Amino acid sequence: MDLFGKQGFDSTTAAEIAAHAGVTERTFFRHFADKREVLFDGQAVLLEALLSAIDEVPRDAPPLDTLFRAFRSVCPLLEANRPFSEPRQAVISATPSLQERERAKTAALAEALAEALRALGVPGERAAFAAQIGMTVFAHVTVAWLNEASPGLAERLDRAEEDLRSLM
Amino acid sequence: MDLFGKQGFDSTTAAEIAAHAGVTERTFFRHFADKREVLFDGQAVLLEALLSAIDEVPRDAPPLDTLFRAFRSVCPLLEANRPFSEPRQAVISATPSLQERERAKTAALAEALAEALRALGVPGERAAFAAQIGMTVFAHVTVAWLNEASPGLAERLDRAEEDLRSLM
DNA sequence: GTCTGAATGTCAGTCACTGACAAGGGGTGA
DNA sequence: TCACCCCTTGTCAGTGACTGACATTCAGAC
Repeated sequence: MDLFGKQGFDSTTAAEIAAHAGVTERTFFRHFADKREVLFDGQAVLLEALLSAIDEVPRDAPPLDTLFRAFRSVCPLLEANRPFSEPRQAVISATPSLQERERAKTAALAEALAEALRALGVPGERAAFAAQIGMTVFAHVTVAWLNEASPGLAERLDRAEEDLRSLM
Repeated sequence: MDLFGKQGFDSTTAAEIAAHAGVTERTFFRHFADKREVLFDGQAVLLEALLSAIDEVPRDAPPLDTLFRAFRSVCPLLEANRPFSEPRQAVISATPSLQERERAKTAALAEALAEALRALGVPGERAAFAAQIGMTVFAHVTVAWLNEASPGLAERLDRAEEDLRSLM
């Protein structure tokens, strides 16, 4: 983040990052599949939190409700992480290739949520659809919240859920 | 497509593509911003079609309705393009970096749709949200249709619209 | 104390991509 | 008809991301 903040992501070489961390470039690439990946590590934690939150939801809830409850339950986690995620998001917003990667991560998360819904008995195709819609809302809300801290995530989620209904 | 089909996208070098087309590698990169971009050219046509379709919709329709009407109106175009888009999608599905790019293109399209909605008087934030939801549905439908030609795109769109309502 | 496996370093190589400059080729105006 | 110009392409050299192969180190098991 030091380097990215100073000179931007693209003009920071992998060798510089490695040197800054006191290792070889080769070692850097053994820890991260590629240069961009260095900014997408927390994802695993978020995924775990969401999956275990889904297990807490009553099994007969409609799929989108299930997802929204899970989203709401990870809000505190995200709020606590804001000091890290805000500068990180600034770098991502300034770098198209990182936005590309972020979308890929979001899509992977949606895929995992779909799988979790299937495990709850939601038919496959429907699960994928619900997960994609839910993830779209969640991503939209999160980005808006990173740009503007208040209102908080939970309230924004509530509003988005209403918006979704009112769109049609 | 010849080369990608034979040896896959990743193990096809830009030099090979260029040679196959009878030009220099340098010339190739003057026509395409990067190697992946060679598979994402038609996008502009689709965008134009969608934008002009949006203009045909009565201005007081709810935003998502507007988008769905536009989507429906480009179905014939996409159906006609299937012979090209099907093998193309096969290559994309086999190559993670291309899926990343495809999602970026989808996001760009959503951004353009949001702008079109704003031009119709939909407030900014709401326009972005509607465009993202609409685009998610459209992308989901299109991918499913590319995997399985029947039912056709239009019918799948109708079903997806119902599914969306029933999810909540 | 030795042995072993995992993490790291070293080195050479491939390939995507870029900037700078030169060379052709067709259309335009004198 | 010819000089001129602009646009496209070719050539070349260079940077930087990433990879495979091999050597090395080092902490812990025995």
